[in-house]
Amino acid sequence: MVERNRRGPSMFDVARVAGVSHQTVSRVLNAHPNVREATRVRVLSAIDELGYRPNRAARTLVTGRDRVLGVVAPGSTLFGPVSMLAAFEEQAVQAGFGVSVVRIRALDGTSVREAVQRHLDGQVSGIVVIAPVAPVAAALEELPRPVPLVTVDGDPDRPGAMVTVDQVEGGRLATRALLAAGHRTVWHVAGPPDWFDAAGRAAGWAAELRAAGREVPPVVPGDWSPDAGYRAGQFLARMPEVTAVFAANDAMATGLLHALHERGRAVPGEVSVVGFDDVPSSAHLIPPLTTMRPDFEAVARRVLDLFVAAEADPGPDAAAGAASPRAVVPVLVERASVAAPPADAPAP
Amino acid sequence: MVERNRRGPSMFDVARVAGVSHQTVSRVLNAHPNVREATRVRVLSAIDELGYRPNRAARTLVTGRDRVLGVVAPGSTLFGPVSMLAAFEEQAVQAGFGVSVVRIRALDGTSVREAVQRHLDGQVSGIVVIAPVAPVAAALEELPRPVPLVTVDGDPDRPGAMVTVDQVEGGRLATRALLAAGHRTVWHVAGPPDWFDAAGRAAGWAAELRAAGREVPPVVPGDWSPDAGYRAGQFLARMPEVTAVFAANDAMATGLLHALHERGRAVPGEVSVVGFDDVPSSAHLIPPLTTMRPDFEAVARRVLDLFVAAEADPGPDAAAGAASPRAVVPVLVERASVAAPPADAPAP
DNA sequence: GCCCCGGCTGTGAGCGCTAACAATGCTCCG
DNA sequence: CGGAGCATTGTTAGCGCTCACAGCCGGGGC
Repeated sequence: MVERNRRGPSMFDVARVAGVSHQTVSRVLNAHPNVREATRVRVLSAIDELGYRPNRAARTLVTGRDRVLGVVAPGSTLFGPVSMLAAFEEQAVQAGFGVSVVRIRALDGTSVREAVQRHLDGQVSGIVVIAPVAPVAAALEELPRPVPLVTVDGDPDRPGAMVTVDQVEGGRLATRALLAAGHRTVWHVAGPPDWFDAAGRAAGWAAELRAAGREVPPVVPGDWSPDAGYRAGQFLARMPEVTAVFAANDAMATGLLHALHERGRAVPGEVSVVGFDDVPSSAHLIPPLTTMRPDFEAVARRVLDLFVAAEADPGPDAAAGAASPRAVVPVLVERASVAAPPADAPAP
Repeated sequence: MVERNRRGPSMFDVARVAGVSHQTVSRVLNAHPNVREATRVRVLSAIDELGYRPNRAARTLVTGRDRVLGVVAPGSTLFGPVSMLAAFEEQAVQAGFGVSVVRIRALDGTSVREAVQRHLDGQVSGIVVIAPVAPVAAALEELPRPVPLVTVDGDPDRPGAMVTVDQVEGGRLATRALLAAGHRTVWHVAGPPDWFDAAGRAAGWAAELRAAGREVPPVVPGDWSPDAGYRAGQFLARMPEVTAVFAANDAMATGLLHALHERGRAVPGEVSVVGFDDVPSSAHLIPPLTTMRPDFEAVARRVLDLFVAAEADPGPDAAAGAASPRAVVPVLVERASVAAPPADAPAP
């Protein structure tokens, strides 16, 4: 049943019942030190008796700040951003913050600015922006910033508070695993070039190849989608010299596996494949996919650490986060999609 | 740079600049009818000039209601709940609502009640609970409910405002597709029995079988995970009479495909498979998976319609939603995992 | 010509809370 | 034994907004 027009008890009601002033109630609620234990108990039991709940709007009005973190996230259901968001929402609530979410469909500056402004209007204590592409990251630079703002999955080259998965190192590790299996070189099916994640993984791949003195094949373009991986697979399957492929995410790896299978290229017998993300189904692809597992929870925790620190030290450099590293290195999950190249592998 | 202690301009500042009273500013902001056009323009330009933004906390304090919808969602990253949440977040923002999210790790009554209370403290205008299991749905019954509350993916047998995917019909359609291909009967790898979604899909499967006068094989238990599907597949692969399987979700279907492949059972040559969810990778599994696609966006839209209606009509029955149907029927996506049973299929 | 009425605008109060300061009662020290 | 000094509590003043109620003005009915 919906009850209207009935407001719950206020601080004054509690004060009356406890026989103290409203201010003392406020002190008890905010864990102010100078309250006698006996008084505290009396207030607490009055609160309990009345079922009193503090009015957050009133508190926000006077303090000018709500204990809420605003999140701006892309509207897509891509595994990375979604997992990031989920991990953050859970961690934030555990840390006692509310979480307000604005999903933006278009990843452009205008949408981001609007979303941030929206959060600011709500007097949030801090803002998190999942900023996987340049226009989003750039829009944040010019914004007025009355509260700490932390970027996730943003531009690793930009200054400012940011936490992300170490894409470059992830790319290197993936490539290294393939090289270690004995392959001469490794091909790469990349994500969309305007995504920092994609660029980082590709950079790591190329760097590792160069460090090992290997030839760096041309990048096969993709867009994160299984379809793109499938198309890439159709292309790569025709080239007998291709024995190892690093796909920038598991979705594309899935499509890749599909195409390779269709064209009769055995995995891992003829071609080895490594993905990125460790999506739940990757252990049961055919064959089970070796992949990189990012620790979204660790990233989320680190983001929250920045806000907690910013709360404690309200200096202008709050949430700059020079202390803890900005990037969390993903780990390799070895499964059945990697093996030594076939003995008769043709030279390129 | 973080600026502190500086509050933005208030309604009074705007009023002064526009040469009117603060109340007139308020009227302009709230689209009150009785404001002369010239005045309106003057106020608007003052707002613009000062970069004024209304203080939401102040408004919430006096009205007792914030234009925010609170969502309680399971902490998992299962495709269904996550997609539901994503769709809802996007729709809500488009409808002008803020969205506050609390993810609960444990799907029990206590967690739900806490989460709902949290939202209530924030003066939300409405609450959405993704309540996929009985304890969650039950906890909602006993709750004080000063605002409209809509359940998503909840108990179809419970009264009250609810919107969900039509799981029963989905189960029937999936089963029917397999029967139509010529199979004698269809096996079912179910989700966890305490999930309404799982129960509904299983019920639809059994109902369709019975309606067609077919034998109803025992349910193969599962828990939504690819691993469970894999185990089910290992079991089913040993039984030559199994020619058609309906997996309660695509993740389990993925594991099922894996096990069937390992055991040398050809799909769809020997065994046909239908999944549920249409996850992005399902088009590129081996073979591409025939599956049921739920329309999360439609569900989200319907939920929002209920809140919009409740806003307009603040009667006690608001958001009861007797008008529009509670369930959105999923559609069959036909791919390569279904074919006629082998000619020599043994009788059970 | 007077009054009533409706369109438009202003005034005052108060939503529930915290911050700043004032007031009280003690303890402790010289 | 007086007062500094501290712990504890109360008082007052807003935070920025909406709601209820007044006021003012011009036009139309009689």
